[in-house]
Amino acid sequence: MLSGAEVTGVLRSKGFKATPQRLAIYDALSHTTAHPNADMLYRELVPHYPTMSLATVYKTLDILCTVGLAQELNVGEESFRYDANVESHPHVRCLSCGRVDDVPVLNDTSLLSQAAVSTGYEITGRQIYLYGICPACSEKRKKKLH
Amino acid sequence: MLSGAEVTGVLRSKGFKATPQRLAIYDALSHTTAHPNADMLYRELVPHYPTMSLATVYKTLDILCTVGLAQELNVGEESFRYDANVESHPHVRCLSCGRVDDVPVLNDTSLLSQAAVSTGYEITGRQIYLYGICPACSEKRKKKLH
DNA sequence: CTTAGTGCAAAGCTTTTGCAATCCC
DNA sequence: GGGATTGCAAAAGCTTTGCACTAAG
Repeated sequence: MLSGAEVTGVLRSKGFKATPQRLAIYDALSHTTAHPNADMLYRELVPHYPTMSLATVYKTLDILCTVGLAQELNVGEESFRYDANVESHPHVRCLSCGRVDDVPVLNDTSLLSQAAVSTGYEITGRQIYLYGICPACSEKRKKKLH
Repeated sequence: MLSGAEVTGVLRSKGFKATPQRLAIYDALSHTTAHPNADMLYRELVPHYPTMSLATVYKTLDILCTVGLAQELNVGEESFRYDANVESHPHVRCLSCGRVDDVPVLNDTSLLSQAAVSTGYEITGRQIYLYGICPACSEKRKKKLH
């Protein structure tokens, strides 16, 4: 999680202006673990930034991904989600409530090299998505059964 | 890849009718390695089934996934892709030409159990997407440099 | 025959774009 | 001041839905 000054520096170094909207969007994204999509971020920010527009959120998320301050997730939903943690790490989505959580790093170091050999691709990135039932939903189901 | 009779059996056993459109869509999907999206399938089928509609393709793909005859992929594009191979296997997409290929099974057996322990989720499924440059695009790039 | 399915067109969603007003630097 | 950015509204692309007609079983 970078400070406002650091984010400003990264944006400017890549030729982008550091606007209040962009800083606010990065700030919101870096302070949540909910892996929000554009609309979730918009609704969280509007109360504090009444003139914020959804289009600006989309444009900013695009820029944040471009400059390496965020990554885009595709958890199998209609919309993209975003994560300010740009390290490659697996994500897990609850098929019951839809929440998305991080999965601590797993030792999949050999994955890329194995895939490169078997497919002939130059592998440059990866995304691992797991699906299941989160502890809270699991608990709810058990209670229902009693 | 199942025969028409087998597909008919699966559909009926789950309470769905086996229409010519559904069999044709499964047949097309099971005979390609392109991991097509709904529109790609539609354009492939229309010449042979002039009355085929895109809406039917969407509805059928939904049913095929429901009855376990196909799986939906989310490779980071605007649209969903589909695969008649329902075994869990990684996919790789070329960032240059967009093609999507299968990756032969990698030994990630410990992945699910590791994730279950660290997150508390009951893990039921996984998707692994890799990104890179396919051999053909890689070759093109080299030629350009000469 | 009865009920599910097809196909068309319209609607719904997410995301992108055009453009005048505004703000950053 | 000049050029990038915002924010609105409209457009675009993928997917779903309503409904009359048709076909499967």
